[in-house]
Amino acid sequence: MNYWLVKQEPSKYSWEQFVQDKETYWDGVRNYQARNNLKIMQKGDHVLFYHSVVGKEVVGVAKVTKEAYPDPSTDDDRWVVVDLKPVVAMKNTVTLEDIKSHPALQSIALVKQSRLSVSPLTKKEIKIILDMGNTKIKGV
DNA sequence: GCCAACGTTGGC
DNA sequence: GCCAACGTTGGC
Repeated sequence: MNYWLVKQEPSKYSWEQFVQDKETYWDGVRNYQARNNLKIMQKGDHVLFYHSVVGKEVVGVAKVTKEAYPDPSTDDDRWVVVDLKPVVAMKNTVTLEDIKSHPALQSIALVKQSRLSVSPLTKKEIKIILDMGNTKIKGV
């Protein structure tokens, strides 16, 4: 079981929209490193949903419901998507500032590599973020 | 809105 | 294969 963090600008696709949709395929990834992360996601993996640019905070938790398959939004076969569905909204959102101020979260990609849109988290890291958000999910 | 950081492209 | 030029992302 792995843990991830995905980023999206709420003006493009917000958590609220995601919840309304009930399920979505995570398309538009055009970066090899992010793509490679998508490819190793497994069904049932938990994924934090982060709002970039506007808000700059972790807003909810999603779950992988379908592993990587070719991106239906392009003919280019280099790119893949996964299916995600919302699990729970964060009770308290966790801002970038909160994350940056926590000593154990200094090395996560969100901080060090702010442009990477799909990045891995360790169990310890996701636990800290969930704790800060006063949110609990099964198995973490 | 600016700009630094990063990835990609293309000329050589 | 190097590297300058360019485009994009995202924090500020």
